[in-house]
Amino acid sequence: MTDKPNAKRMDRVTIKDVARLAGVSDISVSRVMRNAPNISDGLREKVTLAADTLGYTPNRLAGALKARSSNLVAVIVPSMSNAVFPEVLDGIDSVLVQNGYQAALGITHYDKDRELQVVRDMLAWSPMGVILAGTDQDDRVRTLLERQAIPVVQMMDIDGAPIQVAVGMSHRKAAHIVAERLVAEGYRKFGYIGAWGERPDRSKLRRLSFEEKLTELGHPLTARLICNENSSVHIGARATKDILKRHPDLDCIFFANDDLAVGGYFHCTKSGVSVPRQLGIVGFNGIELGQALPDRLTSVRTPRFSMGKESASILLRCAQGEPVDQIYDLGFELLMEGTA
Amino acid sequence: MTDKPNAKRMDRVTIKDVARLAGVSDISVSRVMRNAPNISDGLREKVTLAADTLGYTPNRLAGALKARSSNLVAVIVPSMSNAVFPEVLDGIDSVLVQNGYQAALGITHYDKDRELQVVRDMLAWSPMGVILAGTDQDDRVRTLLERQAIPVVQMMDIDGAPIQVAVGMSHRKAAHIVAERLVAEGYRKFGYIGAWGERPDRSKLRRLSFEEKLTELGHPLTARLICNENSSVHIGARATKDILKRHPDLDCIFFANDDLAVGGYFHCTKSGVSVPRQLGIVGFNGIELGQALPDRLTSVRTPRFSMGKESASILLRCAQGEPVDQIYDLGFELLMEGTA
DNA sequence: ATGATGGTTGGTATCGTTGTCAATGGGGAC
DNA sequence: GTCCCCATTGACAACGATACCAACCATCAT
Repeated sequence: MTDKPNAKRMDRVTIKDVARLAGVSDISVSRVMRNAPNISDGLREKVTLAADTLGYTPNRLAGALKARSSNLVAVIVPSMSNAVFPEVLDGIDSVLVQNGYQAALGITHYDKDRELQVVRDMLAWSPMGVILAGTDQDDRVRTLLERQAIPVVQMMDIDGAPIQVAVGMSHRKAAHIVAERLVAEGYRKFGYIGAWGERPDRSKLRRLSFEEKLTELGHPLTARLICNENSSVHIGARATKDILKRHPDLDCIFFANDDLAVGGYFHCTKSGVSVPRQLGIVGFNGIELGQALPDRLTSVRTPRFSMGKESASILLRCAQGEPVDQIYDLGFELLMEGTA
Repeated sequence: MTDKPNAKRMDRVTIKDVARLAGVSDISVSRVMRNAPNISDGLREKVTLAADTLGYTPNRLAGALKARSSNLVAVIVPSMSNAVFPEVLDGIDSVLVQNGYQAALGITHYDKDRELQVVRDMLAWSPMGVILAGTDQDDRVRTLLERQAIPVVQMMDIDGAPIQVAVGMSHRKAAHIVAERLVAEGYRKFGYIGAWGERPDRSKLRRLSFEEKLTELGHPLTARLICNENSSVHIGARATKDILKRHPDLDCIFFANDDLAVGGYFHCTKSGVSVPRQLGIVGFNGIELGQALPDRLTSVRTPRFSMGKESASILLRCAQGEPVDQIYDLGFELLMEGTA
């Protein structure tokens, strides 16, 4: 006799207690709780009654251990400070909850080592699948995930090579279209403002693609300013001031995101720079704030909620063995509004 | 013989494999992996070597099942759309990760039934503890949590009666102080704008406390407008327009949060209402956006990151059996800036 | 009547780890 | 030298559920 002997721990109601009360076998209780097929109404009734009176809650740990798979879905994002991730998460959760799954959140803080650690920690729970942000994972993470026999969805961008499936939009294409349109609108002297040392990588990809297209169109980027601080309205304002001091002749600035762009806009209103006459301002993401500005912000609307929703849907489809494509392009929308 | 017979599933490296390779017993591997006390250096070395070469990852499901407790902490919030929760979450995660714990996220969408369901789902994983937002939980949730033998921390506000521990600030006190200060500044005709049907409940508490104090000071609230839509800059602008149409004589508006207040500010700049000369604008939360406005937004800075951080710290302290208080007041800061 | 069929239920072993107790061995006190 | 103690390691039996197989029973065709 090991553990606590016959001390009859009252603390947890198990499947056995339910089975005893209902006068059926353990396994039958298990089947009813899982909505397994081929169960008579009588049995189902007896079991649910007993379960309810005892207040039984299945122990997921035991179930998942034996079944070697849980209803957990690992969701790994780089940050919670960046507002796009909560939105994406909301989309993911909406689908998962509806299908009886649960999101387990991991935050990497843009750190590759941490990402590996987080993925490891998650896999220790035998999740049903993994959703992670970006296609720029470390090789260690890629191989680790490739070894698992579970679906893996990479969301946000589709420009890299996916491990299994990528769901998102092409940041490269978005940047190209922004460049083309701005040149078509007559802008010639372009500036670019980024922050947070260009994390995540796709913001860097956007900048590079923007520069590439501008060069191709014969109007190469005039000035570039990448701040080290995290993106914020304040930093956007400061950076705009700085870049204009060094390059007063700029006629358009493309910002890494809307927060920075709104900061740029505020700087202009405050210092008397007329937008968009003297300076065009273009953001990225199309968040609510930008569209609520006195002049609506010109930006690119990214499908954040949809990316989450679709990522989760596709993950579920994978889990059910349905065939899926390798890349899902959810597109984006260029919002030519009042600031450019 | 049941399950797959001798098919030698190669898919998972277990503690047994490590033990065999290291030439020690299973339990010793377990101890090393858990950093248990009284382990010789030789053993530790042998085991870690073997574990590394095999790429062993402990199976948390099995461990938690046997130990009847996991390194999971259930974190239950009403929403991800409201920017305060990602911030709080960040604070929580920062502490948990550092101590080897993992946050399991549940979103209730301000729905009491869903909250109960989420709590149930979480408890099925034998979490080490539970952190939830607000003190306004359903009785079903309260009794369910009281039955568990795990620490429970309620964060965000401390005005209600906590289940075990509440960490946050007094929204009642904040509202009182705002009212007192605004009256002291000379404002007399007050308006209040809320949204999202006053979810969560503490926003309602703030309004009621605000009204209470105003009445006490002899300048009862003149106008109140609670929108049904979720808070946003846009809604704030619209609501401000509406309330001013019905009550052009208002000289100060207190908003349920900064997003709404910024909307109000935009409406004023657009329609030529001078802030704060003609109209005082006061937000709540003290988010970055407000402080980056051309006129800094008058608001109340709430310790969002700290609330998360402290909640997690205190939960850990509870888990280690250390005594804790019932209420932790992290305070707030009244930011009298440019808009009132 | 007999066997086949298929829906329904039960028995047993096991998932991978850890709690409990027991065994071992070396060092210090007497 | 003997005894005791503590540090270290191991054996065994669980944790609570599910996979697999087997058994049962009624229905139906032969």
